[in-house]
Amino acid sequence: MVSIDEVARLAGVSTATVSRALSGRGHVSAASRERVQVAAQSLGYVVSSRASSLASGRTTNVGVIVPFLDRWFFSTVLSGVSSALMRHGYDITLYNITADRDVRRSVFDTALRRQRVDAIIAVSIELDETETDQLLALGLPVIAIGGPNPKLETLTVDDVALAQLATEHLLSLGHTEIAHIGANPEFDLDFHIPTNRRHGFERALADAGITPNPAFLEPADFTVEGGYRAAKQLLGRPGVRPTAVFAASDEMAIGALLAARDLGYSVPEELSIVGIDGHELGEFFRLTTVDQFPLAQGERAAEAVLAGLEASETSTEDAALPFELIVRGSTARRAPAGSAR
Amino acid sequence: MVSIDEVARLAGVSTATVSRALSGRGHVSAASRERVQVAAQSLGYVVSSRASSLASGRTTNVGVIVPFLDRWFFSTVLSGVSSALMRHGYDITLYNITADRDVRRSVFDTALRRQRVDAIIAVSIELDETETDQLLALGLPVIAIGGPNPKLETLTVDDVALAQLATEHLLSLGHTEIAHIGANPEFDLDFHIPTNRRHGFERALADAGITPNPAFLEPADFTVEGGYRAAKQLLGRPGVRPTAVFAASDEMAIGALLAARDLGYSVPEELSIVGIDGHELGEFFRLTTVDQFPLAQGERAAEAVLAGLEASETSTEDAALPFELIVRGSTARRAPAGSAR
DNA sequence: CTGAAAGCGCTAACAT
DNA sequence: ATGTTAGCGCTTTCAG
Repeated sequence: MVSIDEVARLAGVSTATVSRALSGRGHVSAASRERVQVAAQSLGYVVSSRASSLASGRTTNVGVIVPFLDRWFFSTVLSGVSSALMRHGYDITLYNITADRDVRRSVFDTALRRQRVDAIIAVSIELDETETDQLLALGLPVIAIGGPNPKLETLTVDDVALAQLATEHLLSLGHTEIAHIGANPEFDLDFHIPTNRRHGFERALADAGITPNPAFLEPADFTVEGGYRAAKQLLGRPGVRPTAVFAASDEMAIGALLAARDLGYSVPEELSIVGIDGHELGEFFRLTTVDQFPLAQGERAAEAVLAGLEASETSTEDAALPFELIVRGSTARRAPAGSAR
Repeated sequence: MVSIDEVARLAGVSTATVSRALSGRGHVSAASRERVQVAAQSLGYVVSSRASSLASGRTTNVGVIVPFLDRWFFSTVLSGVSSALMRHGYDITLYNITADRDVRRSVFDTALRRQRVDAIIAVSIELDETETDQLLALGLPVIAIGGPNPKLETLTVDDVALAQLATEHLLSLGHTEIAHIGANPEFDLDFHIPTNRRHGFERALADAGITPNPAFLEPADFTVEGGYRAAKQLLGRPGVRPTAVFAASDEMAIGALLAARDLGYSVPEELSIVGIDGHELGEFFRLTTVDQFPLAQGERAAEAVLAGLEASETSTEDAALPFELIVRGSTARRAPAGSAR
């Protein structure tokens, strides 16, 4: 590996000038800068992050903590984080918190404390008091996606509002018998997202003067299969059948779609289905959904940490993330009473 | 941040001994080791990777290059890599090669040369001559998943054999009119996987003495939607209809499954469908497939680089990855001639 | 088995 | 604007 001395020699300047010219810190004459750049280029010199970070305290690297790598939402957010960070010349090191408690602890106790990163982005992780403090003790800019965590700067989407919007869409189409797939009280990890979405659902109903039917509340685990099973339950039971389904995630909505099909109910004629998230398969399934733009969430989090790094301000307020109702083909006006099977 | 000196002072030894005790390199008396560990523990000391890597040349960090973060196969492989690496105390930094040529170039020209990693895992990336040489010039262990790349140590699954096995399964069920969804000559990135899978398909047919019907070859882009469209074409055209479909990926197979359903063909009674990959949704869709265990591929690649790091051998040969036919509900014996619609 | 001390390659005062 | 120089916090000879 070619070192800074060689560049200095070739450019006919001191190593300090090379450092300044290449990093943009401190003043260097245009002429020197030019010669340094040419020299560096011709030698193929790249600053060693080892040496540079030891001397300067900066690593040009951001740590990203995620609970899952292989789930659509998380990998999409990560993709957004990565593209924004790379665009700014930053590298990203990945801390995958798994269900394994030991792994999780070792990330907070050891990995994150190795001084490998300048800042941290935590994606939809429910941090306990200790973990939050450990993060803060690092003395680095930390920004969390999905929260809120009162101690951390957070970018969070208003899950209650999201669910409310989706439900209002159904209500506006004349539906009153609306089922809810999601909310499993025993399964409420990840920031109470399931619960918040149920609250939004219930609020919309309440605003419309509708009392939720307990039989229309079917818990599921946020997977396609879970949505499928839940929908089969809802549609298969004798008695009043819902005319619309609110699924707390697109994956479950897709499952519900397939279940309806398998049972012989046509969507949206006999059953309207709305999801949440903006899943990549939503368009294929013509699924009406409330998109929360996960890719953009990742990019935005990246921009936020970079801002906190470049500027020395404490700046960015906790921000609410945008969302949008995307009406596709899985929802329609409630069929007139007579035409129901 | 507490430094090595404080640990040394508390343990009553020199910093050299602390370093030796904590890293396991060089001899330290059991007594000293014990006292150092206690001291380090009580102070919450973690070795600074900045200083350590500058002094030792080791980073305890592995770089992973991936072409996509948000596609099932890649995020699953990455998940495997990550869990194996973390288990061994390594961190992982991510280099996401996108379609953007500039980003791609900057990864090879700059990011990878910052001396941030001890080894590199390249996941299903088609590297040109220059890029391969740049990787090699790093002087680090490099292992590629999906290849083969003659210059790199490679873990690769035999795509021809994979496709052949899937096709033979169909043949063994009595099918002779077998369509192929995949292979798009103009789209043959990512290691000619599409082409190899078509070769395997054709070889199986040839071995069975069957001449492939050109009308049964439908190109698609490896997505659910692509598979859906392709299947609609195949099934919708007047004339001879295939009784079975070989899809070169599970995503396309799922698309084909949905297309058949939408057209009113029942699977597997009227149409058998087999995919490749072992997609997580395969079980839900009861899809017969040839699993290539991507999670295990990632873990294995991680173990391989670690082996190359711990031992100083050049060791590991290029290895063929395992695969397995998983027969589920989307394939069945060809229906007797009379019963076809 | 242990300590002293010389770097690792760069950055950041401090001079000039 | 530029050079000199003292570290950054470890690891690793080299002695003992």
